[in-house]
Amino acid sequence: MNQPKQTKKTTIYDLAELAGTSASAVSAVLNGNWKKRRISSQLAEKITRLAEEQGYALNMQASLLRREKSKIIGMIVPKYDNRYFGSIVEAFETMARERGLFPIITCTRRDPELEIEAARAMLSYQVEWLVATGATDPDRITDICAASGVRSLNLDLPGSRAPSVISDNFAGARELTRRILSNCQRKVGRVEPLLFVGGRGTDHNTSERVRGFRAAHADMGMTVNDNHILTCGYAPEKAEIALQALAQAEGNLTRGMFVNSTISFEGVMRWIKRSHHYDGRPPIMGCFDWDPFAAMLGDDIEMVRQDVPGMLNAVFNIIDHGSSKIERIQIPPLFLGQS
Amino acid sequence: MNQPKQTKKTTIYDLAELAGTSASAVSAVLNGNWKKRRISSQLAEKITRLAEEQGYALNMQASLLRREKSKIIGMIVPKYDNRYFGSIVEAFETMARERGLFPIITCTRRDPELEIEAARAMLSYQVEWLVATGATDPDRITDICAASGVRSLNLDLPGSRAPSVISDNFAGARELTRRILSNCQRKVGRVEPLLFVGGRGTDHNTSERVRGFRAAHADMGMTVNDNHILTCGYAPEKAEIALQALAQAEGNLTRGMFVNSTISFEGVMRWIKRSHHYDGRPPIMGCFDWDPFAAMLGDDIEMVRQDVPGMLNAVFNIIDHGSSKIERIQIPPLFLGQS
DNA sequence: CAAGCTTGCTCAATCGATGAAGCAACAATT
DNA sequence: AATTGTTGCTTCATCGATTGAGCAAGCTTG
Repeated sequence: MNQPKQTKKTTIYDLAELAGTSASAVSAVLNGNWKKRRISSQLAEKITRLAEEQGYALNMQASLLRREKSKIIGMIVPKYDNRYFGSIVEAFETMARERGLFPIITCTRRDPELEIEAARAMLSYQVEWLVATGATDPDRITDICAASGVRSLNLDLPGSRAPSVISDNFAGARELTRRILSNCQRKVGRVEPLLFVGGRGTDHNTSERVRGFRAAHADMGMTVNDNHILTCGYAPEKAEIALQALAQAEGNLTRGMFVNSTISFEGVMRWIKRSHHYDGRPPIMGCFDWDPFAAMLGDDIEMVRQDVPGMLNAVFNIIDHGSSKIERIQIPPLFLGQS
Repeated sequence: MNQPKQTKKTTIYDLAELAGTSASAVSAVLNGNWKKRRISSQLAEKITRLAEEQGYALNMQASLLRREKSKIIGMIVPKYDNRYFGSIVEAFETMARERGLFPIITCTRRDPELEIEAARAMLSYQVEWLVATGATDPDRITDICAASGVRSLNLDLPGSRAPSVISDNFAGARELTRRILSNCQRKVGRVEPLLFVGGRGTDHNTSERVRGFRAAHADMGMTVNDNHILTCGYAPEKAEIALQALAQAEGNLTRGMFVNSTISFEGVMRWIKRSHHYDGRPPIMGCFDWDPFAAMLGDDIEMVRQDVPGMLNAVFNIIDHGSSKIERIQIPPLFLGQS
């Protein structure tokens, strides 16, 4: 092989010169529409061979500049520290590639400033669509995209100015709560209201889950005390602090708990271990979100699994059909256990 | 505000016309070197205001085509289903952005074909560096990059033709093994050789860890039977099957286990629960890699935490100084427990 | 044999941003 | 008055790929 270890990259002009032909012909051959452009297959073969020999790689910047569509699709995602967002990203990449789209993904660490900055960066890269996952201010992102004529879409957390695909948080939380209460009945012999831990009271998902949580209690003729709704944020430490404070204030905590995310669950479990509050009579738990190890932490910790493939099918359905109808699609979450 | 809801994007030519000036002046103002180009601050202000009003966004493709450096840095990563790779990606993004680089990351799902395809795609996007994380064939990627004059770097799994930053797998595994054996002594009252579960026997990390595993046994005057090294792959199911097979063959499994990754650990724990093999006398476990929930699964499951910040510091140290020296940098992993 | 068609290419404009070179207007210096 | 310097711009070529338009050579048809 004759691979030049050059610094300068090979362009179609270099190949044209080597092949004794024009850049135009090279371009046509390499981007596959040489039949349309009536290039002979001999020349096509020669050019293809040369391109391979020279290790030619298309300059996407130049190509995209000329073309009308970029085929780039962007996603912003808050964190990579849990299975839920991890599987969203994996599925997104796979499904984008299946459609010949190039996915670019950025993690914004729940930082509103970074979300905006990342969205702007993606617009500069000429994304055709931007999927804002779990964004703190989805409408702001929609506006920024709209100003550049780029369509956007909310995932996980809904916005009001672009289509949104989210879990059915109300129904999911209601069923999860029902299951935890039923486990309480089965294991402790009686039911009493549960504690709700984690999430931001201001975000849509959390408030819907609180609503479902209350509804499930109401279904069984119970009401939940407001100070048993600990929407203290997602971070593990915040859950720990909130539990500690409540335990101090009330002496005894409830037997059952609804935890609003695996990341909060981490803090809850840490506090339980550290405080020895539940030693000898483990709490009856449920978590909105799934993690394989968390699921193994107790005999039957109920875990709702959000339907990531279902959600991404809905996302790409919108993208495939170009619909920008501002609707909110709610995907029922999955309960893998028996009960 | 006068935001045009146009489809066509605003360019510097549009702004130039609106401002009654030239595209060149607009460009100079918007990319910040208008002082160097002696543009008056009045004009600069006017252009800045117009750009904001019109929702102007730079066309990166055009800009990059013209400039010599792309400031894009690529990373390929196998999976998003564990904390280790998740934190690598988060740290990589953060550190890249701190340096004014634009990170693009692609998940290749441990698929060798996809790794190559992804590398090629990144070259087309003119990345300046490509970090191949946990690649199955790092040298192939190095070669592809070299053919385009792009520097590359291996992370997590080493290659022979580019600088590599990896954990000190040998020392880490030796210390982890020592700790598991010491836990055995403390809890069971005697030590016996451990079982090694997970990973691919062919990959560098696994073979180094096996070496460390054997060394720790040798340190205590023990040898490990070859059929107690179950390098059955990383997937949870594979670990389950391997354990099942060994249990069937030998009747009784060892008291202690060294598990080679959290993802294999998942399979191990699943099998332990399902088979009831260890009911009543839980195994003494250690895992090369850390997961917060997995760590809570037993009284003292030893978990080695790979030093992700340390590794990425090493990566960016190479990038910052442009060194392409082919060296293998080994970062000691962290032991957070007391022992 | 002229007119028209097909084949197999080349030419040149274009996408949007960049920056070297140049130029007009005015000020300062000799 | 002539020279030199400074300020504040504009002009234009360029990056690499794409594509409509065009053109020469050969072939077909009436």
